[in-house]
Amino acid sequence: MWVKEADKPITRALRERALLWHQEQYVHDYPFCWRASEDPLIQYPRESWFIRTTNFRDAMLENNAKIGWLPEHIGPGRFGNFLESNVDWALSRERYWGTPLPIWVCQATGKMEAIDSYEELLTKPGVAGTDVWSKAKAANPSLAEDLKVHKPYIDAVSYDSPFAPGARMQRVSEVIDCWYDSGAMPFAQWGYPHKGKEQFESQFPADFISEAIDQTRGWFYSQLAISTMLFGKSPVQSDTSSASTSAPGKIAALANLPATKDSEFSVEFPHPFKNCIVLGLMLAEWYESKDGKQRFLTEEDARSAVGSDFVQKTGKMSKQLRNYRSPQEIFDRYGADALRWYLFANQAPWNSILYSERAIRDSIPEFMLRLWNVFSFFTIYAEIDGFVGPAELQGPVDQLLASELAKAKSYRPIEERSELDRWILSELAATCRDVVERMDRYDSYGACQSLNAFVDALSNWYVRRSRSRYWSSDKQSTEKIDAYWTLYECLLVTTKLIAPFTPFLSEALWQHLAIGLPGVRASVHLCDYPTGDFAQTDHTLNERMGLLRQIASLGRSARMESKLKVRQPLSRVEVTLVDGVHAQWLAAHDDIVREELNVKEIHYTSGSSPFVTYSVLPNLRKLGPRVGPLLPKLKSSLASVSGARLMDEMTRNGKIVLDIDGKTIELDGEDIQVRLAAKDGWAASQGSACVVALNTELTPDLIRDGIAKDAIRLIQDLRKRKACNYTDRIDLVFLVSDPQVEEALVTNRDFIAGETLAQSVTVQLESLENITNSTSDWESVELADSPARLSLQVRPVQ
RNA sequence: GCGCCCGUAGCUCAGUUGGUUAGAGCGCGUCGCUGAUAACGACGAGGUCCGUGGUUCGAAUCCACGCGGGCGCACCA
Repeated sequence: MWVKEADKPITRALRERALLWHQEQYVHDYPFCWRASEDPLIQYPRESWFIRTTNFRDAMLENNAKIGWLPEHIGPGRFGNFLESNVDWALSRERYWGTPLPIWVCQATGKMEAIDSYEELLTKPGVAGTDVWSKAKAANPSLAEDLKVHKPYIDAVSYDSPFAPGARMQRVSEVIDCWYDSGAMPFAQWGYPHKGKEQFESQFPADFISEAIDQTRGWFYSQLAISTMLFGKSPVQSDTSSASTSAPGKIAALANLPATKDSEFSVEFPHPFKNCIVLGLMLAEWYESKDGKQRFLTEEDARSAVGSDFVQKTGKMSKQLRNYRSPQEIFDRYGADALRWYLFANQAPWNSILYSERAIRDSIPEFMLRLWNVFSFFTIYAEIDGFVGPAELQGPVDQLLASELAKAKSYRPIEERSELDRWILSELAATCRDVVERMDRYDSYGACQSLNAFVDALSNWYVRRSRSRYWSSDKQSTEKIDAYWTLYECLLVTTKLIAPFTPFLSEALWQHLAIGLPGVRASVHLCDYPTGDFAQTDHTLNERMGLLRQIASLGRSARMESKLKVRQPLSRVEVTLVDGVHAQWLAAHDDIVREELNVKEIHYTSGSSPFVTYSVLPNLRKLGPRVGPLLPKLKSSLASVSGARLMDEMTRNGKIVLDIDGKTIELDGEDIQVRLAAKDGWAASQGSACVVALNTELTPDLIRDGIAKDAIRLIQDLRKRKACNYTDRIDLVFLVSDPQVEEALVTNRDFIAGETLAQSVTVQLESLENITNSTSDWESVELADSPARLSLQVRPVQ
């Protein structure tokens, strides 16, 4: 009778014998066959071979304590707990495929022998049965030689028993748990100890391994267990050491051999890996109709099939449900790098991560596409200007280090280049150091954040602020050549930096930037990893440029709030700094901010200013330990006095004296923090380091300049729509009805022509009717809210 | 049942030894830029940091309990 059908007869029998005390249904988890999921499994005891790992528990714990686990809690936590409650390793499997257990049993006495190798087996007296293999091999010569130690051939090999005359030794039927094979990887990969001794000893233990958390009891344990048993300290002596040849229970003392038996090689803990990065599990994201009957991989598919009648689901990936997109499709559609970057750059690796098509796709623009855009900007203008970079060099190159590039004739030392160039190279060097440092700590997530911040700085500040240099007409100007060399070097080093993260993008960039040069390394993956030794990190410059970026950002925010578009020039910006230490430098570099914010003038102050209010706050981190419970009162006491007065007191006396509950408390400069806030009524924005206030008054001059800028934008837009080449020269004719517009265009004629590569700019004043009713195919545009017409003719190339 | 981990914006996630106004990307909204352009930028809305209690001058962060989820608990790789 099938076991599952026995429940009823058993119950009945118990009841008949009056032994049934209580009967109920109890819902619980139950194992089912992982292949035929309808088949319930039953468990019952079988005889089995074990390794007495419990003898090594303390050694394994000691070894474990030396391993660098990421995240740290795995070591003492999940893995440590597992080791503490270690039970003997059930080694044997009753299967066909697997490494045969090398134990031969005497058919008469049941005594056993472990055989070291196939060679040893062949030396045994009266060995027989090897012909099964040789016949099979003769019949099928393509059989791999290794198979001779496997089933069924090995099972045919027997020999004379040393325990009983006339008896034969026959192999046991079991194979070894394949986790044993996995755990033997550090040794078996070199064939150690039979061969590969040198390779093994030079590479053992591994710096790090990585797998997901489900391997705690798998690969992580099997490696640690086997390695500790081989190279660990001597085990606790087992009280059953004589059990090695007793058949009942089959508790073989495979592990009772002295730990260093055949090995003169010994190592300190930890081994066989020094660090282990434990990854989270990958979860699926899919969409289901509300009745649960239909499944979709994208929101779009779900919507087009069932309207809004669906729900988003996340959970385990399942082959049966097929609730994930095939990796091959992801590779084909978005590239393997998109998936890699998504996995690296989106969270700490030990968290579980959603394998989400949408999330993978969305991770592309911020980093990879932005970097590619910078590269494409570089190539467009380098080609126009004929910048060849390292192709200038005479003779072969190697991996294009700064020291090699420096030999090019037009390459100038970094110190001689502009501040912006020195800044981005300083940021690049800092990024190299940061990435290396983070990778040394196995912090790939932090490394990616660092890379992302650099590419952002490169794209949204360096290239943006350098554009005029690339566009200038003097192809050989030092500034322009410097700009190309700087950007080239940034791209080159970034290419090397991203190689481990996005290897295909990296290689594609390398092929464009470097390949073709004589002697150059054929792949970026053959280059050394950048350490940032080509430049100093200038922390002061980085800080100052950061401040400049913040001022620009606050200025844009203030414009936004006052609804003043950046194209409308303004006369003046007031910047009030919390700390005046960089004021002079900022003032000397205000051309960048003037252009960025489109203002004529910038004024920096760090003292009192009509645009801001000050507040003085306690430095909690410093004062907390000192004043403790008085802190709340100190806080409100500071808040009740005007910030300006407190600051005066601080400048006059170098300290602020407060009376709290009859106690006198002195605060020095370190004990307080000054905060600025923009006063109401100004077009101003506040940040952590400064307040930026705009003068919003528009003079006729400013309005005219604004109109000219509008006109330039319209022309550039038209150039693009007419598919002009970047270098095409054009002729322009404006028909306008508003005299103010006419004046603005005429006054700024040279400016407009220069910005748009126009050879001529003609402006005609017409009646409004003529403009509105004109049947010409000229472009209809609007300038200063008044209709106008624009004609753009491309000049033939001469 | 036992153990470990997680719970922060609509979504996916950061958040250093407890410290002042909790951040990013995406999505959404508004606007800008326009010689990188089927690209890019800025700004904004949106948060009882799962809950309750505790420690502390101060808790997203530390402790306890609870709730929800994930994983493991030895022959499934």
